[in-house]
Amino acid sequence: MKNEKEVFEEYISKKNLKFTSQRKIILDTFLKEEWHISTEELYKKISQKNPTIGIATVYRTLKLLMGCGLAQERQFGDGQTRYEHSHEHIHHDHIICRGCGKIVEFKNDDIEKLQNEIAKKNRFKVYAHKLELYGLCYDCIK
Amino acid sequence: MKNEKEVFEEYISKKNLKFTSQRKIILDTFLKEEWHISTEELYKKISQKNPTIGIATVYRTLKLLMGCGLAQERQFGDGQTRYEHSHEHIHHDHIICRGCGKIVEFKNDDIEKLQNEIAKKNRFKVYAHKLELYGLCYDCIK
DNA sequence: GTGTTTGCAAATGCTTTGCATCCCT
DNA sequence: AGGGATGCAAAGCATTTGCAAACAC
Repeated sequence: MKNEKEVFEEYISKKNLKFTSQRKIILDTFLKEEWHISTEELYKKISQKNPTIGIATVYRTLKLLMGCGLAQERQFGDGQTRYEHSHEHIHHDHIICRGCGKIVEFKNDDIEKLQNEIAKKNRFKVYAHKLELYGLCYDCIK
Repeated sequence: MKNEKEVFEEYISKKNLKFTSQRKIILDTFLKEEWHISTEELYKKISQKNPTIGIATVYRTLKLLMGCGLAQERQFGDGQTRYEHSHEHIHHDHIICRGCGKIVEFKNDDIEKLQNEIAKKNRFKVYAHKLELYGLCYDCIK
C-alpha cells in the first residue's frame, strides 16, 4: 500500500500540480499530528520551524489533502474547521462532552455495516461518514 | 406532552428572560420550516412579513431555541450553520451527495441502539447525535 | 421602574482571493 | 521558459457585540 507521501505525490502529478517544499513541510507536519487540528494550530506549529510559510498556503494545502483523501474535515461546533489524517488510519468517530469539551474517539464495525446497508437502500455510494455523539462525560455529570 | 411554544415559554421564564413578540415570530416561522434552514434563510422568511426584525435577533433567538432543545445545529460543509427543529419530531440522520448536494434523511433504530451502548461503555450520557454519510447519489454516479 | 431585548452598525474571526513575485518541472 | 504556487494584504462571509432606545413584566 502506498504511503501518505506517495499518495500525495501521485495526486499532485496527476493534476499537473507541483510538489513544492511548502507542501512537503505542511504534509509532514500534518501527518505528525495525531489529533484533530485546526488550520490555525497547524500553521502555528509550522511557523515555529518555517516562519515564512503563510497561512493561506496552509489553507490551500489542506484543501489538496482533502482532495486526495489524506485529510478529513470535522466541525465540533467551536467555529473552527478541524482536520485529521485518514490514510491507513483506522476510521473513528467521536463522543463530545458538552460540559468540559473532552473528545473521546471510538470505532464500531456494526454501525459501519448498518451505514452501508442504509446507503444501498437509498441508492448512494458512500465514501465517508461522520458520527458524533454529544453528551456529558462521567466527570461532568457528578 | 408540552408543545413547542410551552417549552419555549417555560425555558424563558425559568431563566428570567422575556417572551417578546420578535421571539414569538421567530419561533413560529422556525417551526413552520420542515427542513434544515440557515439563519440567513430564516431571516429572509421573517423579513417578508416583519421587515423590522434584525438578523442579530434571529441569531440570538436560535441560540435560545438550541438552549431549550427545540433546535439542533447541523453543518453540511457549505460554511453556514443550519438548524432543524427537534421537539416531538422523529430524529433523523442525513446522506449527503457530494455531486449535486442533495440531502436525504433517514432513520435507523439499530444504529441508535448501538450508539447508546457505545456511550455507556465510555461512561457518557448522550443527549444528541449527528450522523452524516457522504457520497454520490445514483444520478451523480451515472 | 428596571432589567432585558432590540435593531443597527461596527467589529470579529475564519477563510478565500488578487496580485506581483517566485519556483518546480 | 512557463504555468502553477507563494506570501502578503485586502476582501468576503457568517456570526457576534456594543450601545442607545424600546419593551416586557
